[in-house]
Amino acid sequence: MPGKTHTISELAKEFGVTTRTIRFYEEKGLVTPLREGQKRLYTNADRVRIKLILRGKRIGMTLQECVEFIDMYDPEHNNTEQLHSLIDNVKDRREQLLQQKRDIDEMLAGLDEVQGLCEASLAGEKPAKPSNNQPDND
Amino acid sequence: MPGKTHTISELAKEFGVTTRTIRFYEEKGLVTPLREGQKRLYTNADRVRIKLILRGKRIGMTLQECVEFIDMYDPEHNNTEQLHSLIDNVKDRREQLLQQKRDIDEMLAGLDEVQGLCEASLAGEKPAKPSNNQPDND
DNA sequence: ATTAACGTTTACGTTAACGTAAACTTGAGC
DNA sequence: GCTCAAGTTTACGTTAACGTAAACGTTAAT
Repeated sequence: MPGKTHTISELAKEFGVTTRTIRFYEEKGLVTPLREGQKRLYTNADRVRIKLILRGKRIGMTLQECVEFIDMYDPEHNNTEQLHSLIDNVKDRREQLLQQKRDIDEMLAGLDEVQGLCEASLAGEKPAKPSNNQPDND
Repeated sequence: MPGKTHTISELAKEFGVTTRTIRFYEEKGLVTPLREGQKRLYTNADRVRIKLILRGKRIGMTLQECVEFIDMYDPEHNNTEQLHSLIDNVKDRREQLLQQKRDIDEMLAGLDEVQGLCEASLAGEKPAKPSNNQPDND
């Protein structure tokens, strides 16, 4: 029933992490693989969870935050109160993600400028004024 | 010449961090405020650096990465080799930032879906199939 | 039967990024 | 002169997220 399963080293290789990392996630309750004797067997659901965890980590979420995010997807929310609470969480998260996008866009713009200056310099320019790169107010 | 300066607690308040944090950044060489006797005096340049540090942190950069990023802006790059190296760094950073944007967009889409399900549920729906929220393959 | 490649548990070590506390100084106001 | 708020240094404590090492089981191939 669990469909195709994977060994720990298969997943480690696939995701570019160590087996220690995957076991650590299990310690923390982020994944709960099946067992075949001693050996852990990972289902596709486990794979997906690990993938979501790593995605969260890439944007700076803690493991705890990753869990909270992932848990939004499954229905532990039976009553109206929980649903509203969940909606609030969704709203907060969205704000945070949008802020992060703004941050990233600013940084990308900065990189564009740096690259432009580099290329100009390589093309043999006068070092012109450092051009007030970053915002010096607010 | 340093224009208007700021005390440590002013900056701490402005950025919503503790003074400990700001002194810690100084320990690590991320800022180097002036001194008036014992007291630290922060110039606007210091403010900007702190701002950039906190921006970096919001998207999960380590302090070290923040420094490296900020350092791209000032010309320690005199020769051609350094310029090319810098351009490479810029390229790598850009790739990483773009990946982060993709991650964020995926998460935002997830949030949209969760919110939709919540609202539908509040509007009194049949719990319909959980609708295969997350990608279950690759 | 013995490597070799994988798996397991247990446990101590490490780094980053501060928190927290103690003990001291310094300038402004009463 | 005294208090009080804000500053300082020094130092130990803490949490997250693993790394690293030891000691051991299991299967497959030589």
